[in-house]
Amino acid sequence: MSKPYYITTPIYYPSGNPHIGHCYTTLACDAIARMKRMQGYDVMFLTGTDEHGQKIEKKAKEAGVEPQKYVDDIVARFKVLWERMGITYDRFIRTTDPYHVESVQKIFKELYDKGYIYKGEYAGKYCTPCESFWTESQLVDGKCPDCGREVVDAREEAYFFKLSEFGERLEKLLTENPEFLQPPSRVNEMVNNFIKPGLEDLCVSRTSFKWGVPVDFDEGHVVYVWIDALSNYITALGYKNDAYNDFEKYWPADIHMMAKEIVRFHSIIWPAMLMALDLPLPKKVYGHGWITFNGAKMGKSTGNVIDPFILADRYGVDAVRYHLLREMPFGSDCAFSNEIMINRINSDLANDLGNLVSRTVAMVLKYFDGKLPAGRKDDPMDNELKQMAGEVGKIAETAFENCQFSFGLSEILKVVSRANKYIDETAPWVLAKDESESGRARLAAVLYNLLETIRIVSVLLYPVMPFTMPKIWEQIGASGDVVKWENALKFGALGGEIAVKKGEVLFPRIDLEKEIDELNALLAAQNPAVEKKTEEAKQEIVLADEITIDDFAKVELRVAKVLSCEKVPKSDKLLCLKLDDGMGGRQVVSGIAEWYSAEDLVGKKIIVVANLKPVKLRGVESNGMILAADAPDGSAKVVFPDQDLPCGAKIR
RNA sequence: CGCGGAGUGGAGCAGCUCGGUAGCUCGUCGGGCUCAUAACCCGAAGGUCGUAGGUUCAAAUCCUGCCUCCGCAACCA
Repeated sequence: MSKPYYITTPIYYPSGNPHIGHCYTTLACDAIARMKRMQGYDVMFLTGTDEHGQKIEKKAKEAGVEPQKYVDDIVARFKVLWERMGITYDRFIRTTDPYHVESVQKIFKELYDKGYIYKGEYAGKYCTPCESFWTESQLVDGKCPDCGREVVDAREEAYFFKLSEFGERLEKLLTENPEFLQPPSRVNEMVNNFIKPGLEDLCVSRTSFKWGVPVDFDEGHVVYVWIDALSNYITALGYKNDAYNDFEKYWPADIHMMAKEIVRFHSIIWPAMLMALDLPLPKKVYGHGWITFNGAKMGKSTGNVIDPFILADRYGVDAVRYHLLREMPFGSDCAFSNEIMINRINSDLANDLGNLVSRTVAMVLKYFDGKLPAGRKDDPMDNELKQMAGEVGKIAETAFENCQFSFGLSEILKVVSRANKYIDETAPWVLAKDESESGRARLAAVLYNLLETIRIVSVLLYPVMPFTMPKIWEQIGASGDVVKWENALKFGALGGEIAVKKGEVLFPRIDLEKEIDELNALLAAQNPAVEKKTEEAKQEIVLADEITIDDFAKVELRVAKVLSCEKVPKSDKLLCLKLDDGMGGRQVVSGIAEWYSAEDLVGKKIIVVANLKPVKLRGVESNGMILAADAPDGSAKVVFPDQDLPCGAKIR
């Protein structure tokens, strides 16, 4: 009976196409899953999609299709990407799968029956046209983030999960089990920011949208994201359903892998849910960093997505897999650019690894006609290489197990470098001139040590580069047991006579300048598409509801002159303006400090909404609002009227 | 004083827990080799380790103040 190993990615939200960030998480899991399988574990690698919620409902409506159809299409794209990236997931869960829905209902009911879920009232901001509730912090400009219209205070009946009861136990879990949440720096973040200030009960149902798992004992309610999404890790194993039957076998999970922004849900809400259900907790939650691009988080919202398909087509799947895992340091963010990636591929994979294989195989072919004999003569100068190659397996194994891919891969590449150096030290082309038996045996030993080193590193690299490593094995005549993981932990497994074969170039060198030019051309070719997108966006602009002239008359717009202007203390975006409004002056606070300074504005005339209800912003009173327009770059441009207009002039 | 991270040769980073010769990758320059994917190997130049103090025989490393940058939170009436 082999030991079980359960590893999960988060379930992704299919509101848009998968991007390279999704790839990273999933690749990391795939590498671990592949290694664990090689080690003989019975691996369950789960991934999937979180398909419910208001946002999907809305996107589907915009696209004019049923939500199910909408998510089906995107889920298909996720699956194509995983296929392309060589992801070997064992199970793919969709929260719309009937068995999952059934389980979620049962879990919800159980928590309710146990008293962990109770009915209460949810108070928030409500956008009537969108039929959506928003929290204060979700609002954009105090308005609905989706449609930009006004929101009103509203309440709705909702179910709550008693998260507040678990604070103490969660704090203990996080602080007393350093292994649970990795990397450790996240522990302080969670404890200081969320647990210590006190956990609030969590709203776990909604009545404002329909696209979700219905609460089966209270019509009109659907289960809100937390219980629906997080429970996938157990429903996918058959918890409270009959679709699968391996909950006992695989739970608790060995590791939940994810990007850092959702660590909070997995290290607080999810354990609390499991505690409430009396289930064992996962062994490890790992929050990796982000792939950043020009300092911004990689993602669809920033528009700087690097298409994983294009990368895979241009550089090869294995190169992309290697680069992502090599470049992301343990627990930190990593910067992505095509240049960094190409340099990495060239130096590590083409120059060091690929070339090592190429030159070694070439020498066996040239000096031994492709068949390396068993008779070999060792020399003390071989020891360092042999020792490094013999020890790297354990180092890499430990590193990968702890998600330190970058470290593990760099250790493996050190051995590759050492092997290249070894070729220089031993100079086989000099040894080849010695035709004596001992000379031949010495040359054979040198080439054997190289082949053996290549065998070890290629086995260790297999979980990361599963397509290319078998090609190496074919070239160096390794197959069967010698490419098993356990045999990568020791030097000398390759036996007897070894037959090598010249193969294709494993990692072609990329001409950096040429490649960058081509990428630019590619981007230029995509530009029309980008323009088209902005056009589409223009069509998507939703105008606010029609108003009458009377409504407009309610808004009192006046010309005013900026007398003075200073930044509101402790704020990033707020400017406090003193205005001459022709009515005795007033003070207005405006969120334009990022784009305007005092000298840009003092003395200028602007337009102010004069009859807006006063509010305090950052403790400073604001009587009105300056008119400004959104620029395409995201900044705001103040509207300047004709400078000859007198202060106080009414605009109509 | 909202929470947290970071400031180390041209670039990107390690080292800091547990003080004692400042290290790696890329780039630059010089040399070597010819088995190899214009690759590989060796050497050199280049750093007052953000800043000002303190502790110590000794500080990149420990302590204090300050500056700068980046996330998150707040903030765009």
